[in-house]
Amino acid sequence: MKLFYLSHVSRVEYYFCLYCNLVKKLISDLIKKTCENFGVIIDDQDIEIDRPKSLGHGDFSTNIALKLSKQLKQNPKKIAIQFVESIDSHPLFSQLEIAGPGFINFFLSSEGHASQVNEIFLKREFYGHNDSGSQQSLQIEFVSANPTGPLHIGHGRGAAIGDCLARIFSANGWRVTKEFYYNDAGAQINNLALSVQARLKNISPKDPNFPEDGYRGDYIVDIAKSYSQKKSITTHGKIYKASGDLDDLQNIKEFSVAFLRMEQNQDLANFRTTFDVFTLESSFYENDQIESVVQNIKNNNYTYEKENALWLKTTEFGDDKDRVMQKSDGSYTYFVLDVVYHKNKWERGFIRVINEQGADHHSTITRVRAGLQALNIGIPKDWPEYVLHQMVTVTKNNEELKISKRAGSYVTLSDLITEVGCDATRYFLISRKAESQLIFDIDLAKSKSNENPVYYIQYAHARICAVLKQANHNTQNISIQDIERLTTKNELQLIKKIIEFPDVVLLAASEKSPHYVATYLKDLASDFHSYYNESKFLIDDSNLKKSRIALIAAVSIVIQNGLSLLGISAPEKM
RNA sequence: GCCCUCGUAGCUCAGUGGAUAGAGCAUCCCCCUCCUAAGGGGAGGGUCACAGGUUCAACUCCUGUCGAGGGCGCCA
Repeated sequence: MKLFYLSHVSRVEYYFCLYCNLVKKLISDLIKKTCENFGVIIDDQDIEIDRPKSLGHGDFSTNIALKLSKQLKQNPKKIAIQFVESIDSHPLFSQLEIAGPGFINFFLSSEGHASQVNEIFLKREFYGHNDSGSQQSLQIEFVSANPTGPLHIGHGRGAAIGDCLARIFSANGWRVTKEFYYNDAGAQINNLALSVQARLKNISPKDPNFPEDGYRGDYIVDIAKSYSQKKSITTHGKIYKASGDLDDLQNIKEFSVAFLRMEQNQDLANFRTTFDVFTLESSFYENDQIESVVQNIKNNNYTYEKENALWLKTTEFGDDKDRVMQKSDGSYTYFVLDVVYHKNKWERGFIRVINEQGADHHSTITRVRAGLQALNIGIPKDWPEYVLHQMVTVTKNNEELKISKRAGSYVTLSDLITEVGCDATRYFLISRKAESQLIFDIDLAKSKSNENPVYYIQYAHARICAVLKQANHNTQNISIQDIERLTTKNELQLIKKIIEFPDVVLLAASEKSPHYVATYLKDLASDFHSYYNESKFLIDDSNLKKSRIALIAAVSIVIQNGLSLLGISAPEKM
């Protein structure tokens, strides 16, 4: 592989910097050195290097002079002047500028721009990736829907966010395991079996004999039909055969769960979401695992007995009241299972665990962490981490659709994928930050699907592909001379934008927020469309043509990589 | 009552303590003899809920108030 690297940087250093931005490191070093000249020692963490929003403020900026002004008891502008004067001219920068209250703005030279853009051609599908995770183990658990009904739009939001996070953390050098946890034990599964049995016996949901807490959706009828037809279901490597026997509740239960798990997996696969590990709640009932966890906590003196029940002193770990672990009837409360499960995750060696859940699970966080702390086995206080997404409200004909599984009125993920499409649904569900409640307008998504921003991004990519095809290009790099020919505002803006991409990948991981990628791509597409309307590419001036083709070829790589982080396709034609 | 999240343009939403607060939709006006008009350019539209505080600097952090949603079980 041909390596492009900066003339004044060694190859070793280049590799070292694969995970961080070379120019940022350079600026950081320059600042540090200058600080030392002033007799100020500064930590790397305290050096902030930003990407200014506006083109007029350069490619990088630092607020160091503003931060030091108090300590040095000097006007920030004066400090900035001293900084700029003491930084030697460098081939990567064309100019340093002091702006506003005392920002120092760095403008890359043509050489600087060429080196940054060439990273794109060098790394191709890996451009933007970094190794900040050092290949450590990270697990992300998401969706984890109960096998009691089809997945709805809320699960879709969890699936989209979780899957995108997994892709983003992989790109940041983490070894990611995607996991799905099934609550396949407990009352809700019995309810499912009873509901299917009732349908098998032709008891309608309106009938008073229908189970009170039963599931009333039409999908129960489908399960009953398959069961009575004695069908077999193969899922997760096992075959589940329906006996057709109306009174064999155990068989009905197993078949129904298998049926729904298979259906959920199909929906998720259609949503381009797959999992590495499926864990069943029922597996923790084996081998006295629960008892042993409870005993450990008891031994650590974090429990007491009151009113015939065993309580965990969760208040010692920040809860507002203590919680029951073992009920007076001897059975365990639900969060104990969660503690057992998370102890299991810890023992599997995950340095980090991220649980992506609906915000209604908020209250479990304190209890699970408290239970893990009470085990006293060295688990960090803030482990596991959580990403909680707020509810999705669905509107149709300007009316809110209530999502109620029991009542059976329902917007399924499957419906959405069919009506809106996988790409658009994924984009819509991750384009807003998880903490925002969001409104999914079915009519808008269906009838005006062309107005969905995802098409705007994909269209930019398709347009580039069309030009590249006609140009019959084979762009492998961009030269300094190429860069020097790109002088319009739109061209400079595009260059600035594409070389920011690695920062966006880092940010999306550190904030656990895929929507940064979505927002970035929309902005990048916008910059491209402006450029496309302003400039022509298939032109007679072969040098200029080469420059422009190289630029948009780089843009297309960045769009592909960005969409790939979101699990969205980058079609070459639209 | 307690806990969590949110409150930014008519609507849906972005905005990493930083420079003139942005986008899409909606309204109005322009732009295809030309590489994909699913596009571009422009206009109008803002008390960043409100009040204090911290800071060189606050939409952003802290406190309080108001409003919206969710959660607070010996349910799972």
